[in-house]
Amino acid sequence: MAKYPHTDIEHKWQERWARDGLMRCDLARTDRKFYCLMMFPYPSGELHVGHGRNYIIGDSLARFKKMAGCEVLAPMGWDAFGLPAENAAIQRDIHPAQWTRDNIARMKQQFYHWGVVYDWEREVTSCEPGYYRWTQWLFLQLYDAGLAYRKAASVNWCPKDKTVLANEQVVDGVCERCGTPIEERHLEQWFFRITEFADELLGDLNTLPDWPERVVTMQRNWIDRSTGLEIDFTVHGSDRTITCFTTRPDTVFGATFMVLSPSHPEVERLITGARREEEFRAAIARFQADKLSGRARVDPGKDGVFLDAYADNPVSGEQIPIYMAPYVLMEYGTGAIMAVPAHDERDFEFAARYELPVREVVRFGGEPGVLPTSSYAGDGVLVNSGAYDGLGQHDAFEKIADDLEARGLGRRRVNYRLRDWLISRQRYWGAPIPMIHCPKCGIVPVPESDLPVLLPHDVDFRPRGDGKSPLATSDAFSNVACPRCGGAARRDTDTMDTFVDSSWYFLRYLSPQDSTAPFQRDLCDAWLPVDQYIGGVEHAILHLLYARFITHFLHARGHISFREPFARLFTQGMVCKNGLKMSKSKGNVVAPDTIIESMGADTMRLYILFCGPPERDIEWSDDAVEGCYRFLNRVWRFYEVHSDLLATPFHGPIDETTLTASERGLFRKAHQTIDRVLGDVNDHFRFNTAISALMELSNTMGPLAEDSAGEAGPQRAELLRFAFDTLVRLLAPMTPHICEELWERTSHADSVFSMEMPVADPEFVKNEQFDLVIQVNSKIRARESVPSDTDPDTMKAIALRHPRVIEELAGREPRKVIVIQNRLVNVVV
RNA sequence: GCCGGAGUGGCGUAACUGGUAGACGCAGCGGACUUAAAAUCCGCUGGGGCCUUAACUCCCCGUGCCGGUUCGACUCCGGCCUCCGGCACCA
Repeated sequence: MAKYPHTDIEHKWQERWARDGLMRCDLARTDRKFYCLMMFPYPSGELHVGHGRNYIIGDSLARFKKMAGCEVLAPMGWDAFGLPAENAAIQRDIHPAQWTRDNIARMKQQFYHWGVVYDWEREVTSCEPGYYRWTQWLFLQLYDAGLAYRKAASVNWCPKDKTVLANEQVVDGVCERCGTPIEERHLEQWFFRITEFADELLGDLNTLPDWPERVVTMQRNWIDRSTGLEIDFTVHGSDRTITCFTTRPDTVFGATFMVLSPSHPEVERLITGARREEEFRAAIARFQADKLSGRARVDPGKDGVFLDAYADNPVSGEQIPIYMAPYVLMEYGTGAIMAVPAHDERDFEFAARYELPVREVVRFGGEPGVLPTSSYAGDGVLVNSGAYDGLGQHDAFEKIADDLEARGLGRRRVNYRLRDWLISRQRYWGAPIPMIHCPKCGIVPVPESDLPVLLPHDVDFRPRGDGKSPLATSDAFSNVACPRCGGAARRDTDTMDTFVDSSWYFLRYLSPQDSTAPFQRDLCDAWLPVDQYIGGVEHAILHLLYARFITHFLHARGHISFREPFARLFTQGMVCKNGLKMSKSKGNVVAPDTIIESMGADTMRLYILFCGPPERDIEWSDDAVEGCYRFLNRVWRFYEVHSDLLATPFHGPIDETTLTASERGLFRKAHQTIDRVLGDVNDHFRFNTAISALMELSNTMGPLAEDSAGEAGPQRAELLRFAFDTLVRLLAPMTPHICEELWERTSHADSVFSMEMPVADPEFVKNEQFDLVIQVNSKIRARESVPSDTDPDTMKAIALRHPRVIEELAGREPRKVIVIQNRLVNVVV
């Protein structure tokens, strides 16, 4: 039999949706607003079906919400700055701007052919001056608030390519491209002080119940707050102090040595002029080399050096040796630790290696014994701790902290694993940092009225040898008059990390063309937080944390009145083929165009939604795609075969009493399907089960329509029409083209998306009869069809008089009879 | 190591608040239609008792493993095993 003409149908409706502006949003209608946001893509070229999942889920949800009567805002844009454009451009010898533009055009075309529709009047492209001018504005805001600052930071440097590499480009300590071992270089870099918001960002995770648990957990671990005490130790025989951070001040009497990070400033002071200076410097070089080799974890017991110096413990008064070892990181805490080998595994390893004393100071359960654990168990009692002996761990923590604070030798502190956000990039294809370096005035921000700082087009954008941005080669760009003194000055030639671009784009969609402000407060307050954000779990930490940070910041500055940008988050699973994530580099991509040509975009959409729960990874199967195509063809054929019946005008409510038994079955099935589909999609995001419900409805319709006319009730045609309408409307958000066409062909004038979803009548969501399961001792012994809502007593009576039950009982009295309405009776003997 | 998530037929998966395990789909088998094939339609399809009378309206077993709670457990509790993901010297 012939297949339905999917190509013609899809072209027709894609054109019509574009012409009529199907997803055009009226921002004034805020009473039932629904902001449906999909993470905007990096325009990297061709999209494959793996990418498509995000947009297909989003488009279907947007259409469902539209049919639920919501005013849906579904915008799309392009995260268009970034390294791949630069690399591709270098390879192909075209300008990144051109490459990006071409890709955007191609990808837009793909969305169009998938029937994925957006309000394109709100399109946002982060590499356009009209957008990045406001990214620069954001930078100035942060600078003004003291949250953008400059500091020397180490960067990965490839001595052969003579360029700075991103962390992702360093694999096992060597340059990804040429295999040369990378070096560490110190450059002045711009940072955003995200740590200022660490507490807030952590705490507010509790206000996001509709985020996936795993994403919340990942962010929590990433920020990782710990409370403790900074304790000042004196370098013995000097007036210098070394401050250590500890979460376990209660173990201070167990500190039998101190360890400094090799980059701790005190190390330099201790070794300069020391007897073993050369040896110490050689060790530092060795640690450095190890670090750069990219090993994830250095065995704490592996390496360390005694610095021939001692520190005075301010609590016990004891003198302890000072070591330096690479297992202590400069980036966390103070870069120095008091080592308590009895209660910390790493310190224990180190002590074992260098034969340092291990002294138990917290005893659990009264039994003496070495307990190398870093956990703060909370139920131990102090021993070997002078005046603090006998105190519980928790009390000891507080008492020691109080005493040290009183003596000015300690401070309670909160530390985070989260670091400030390094946003400088020595790259061409990004938003220029709007700062000016003046020999007289120092660092001067570009006045807001001078924005945007335009990215010059005619620059040799290949990476340069000196660790500076390619923009530094352009004198026209970098030479500028100082805004403060008017003297000759130079622009900052670095560009911003692309995560800055994407940290605020969801605000811009509401006023994408506005040249007077980055966003409009009233519109943002009305439309945000985003009602549903959809994207890949790979953004669980960076993008989602940065976007939250920037939103918190804008709130703190009074620009908007909400702190959290995304009320609900959904992270869809990956699409795999042959067990691997679908990707160009693995050569296992399925091109959507081929499928669309042979079976249509609706088939592709249906398969993507049907093949499994959307949050889970799925394995692509060509065979299963055909199954979806078969289903759509069956729906189409139903229309073709019964077009005469379906042409019958629909006169409103169906009177169930005029229906035959099998007709009532279909009637109720239709109501049940409405209930299930809308519930599955709205409450659980479960398109897969929604589709199987629709398949069941279709399977029920088929046989009934085949029945000979003699058995049909007077409302047979209307019933079929009702069932078919229901099927088409519920299916429409997922397979929009075929449903629009069927809707039109069954004499409906307007688009199916101008309709509201049908409403299930609770009365008919129930079946007339149900299979009463009769159990004896919890084993099924019989079934009997009885009317729904039969009262428990009757159910019990039916069960007890059933021959099978009588046989099983063999004259015994039941000990207990359990009755569950509309389900089962269990006779226990 | 820590933190999350997941283990159900040949496969993708489903099962409401603890109540008929396997819906829906794929693959497979049998049949109808056809000169034939494809397509389509109909039926069967977890394992075993059971190709040594028959049994598809019978019985037993079965949701990673072991145990527990319960009239009843894929679902709850305790203890494991495996796989996937994130973080990984965080003091």
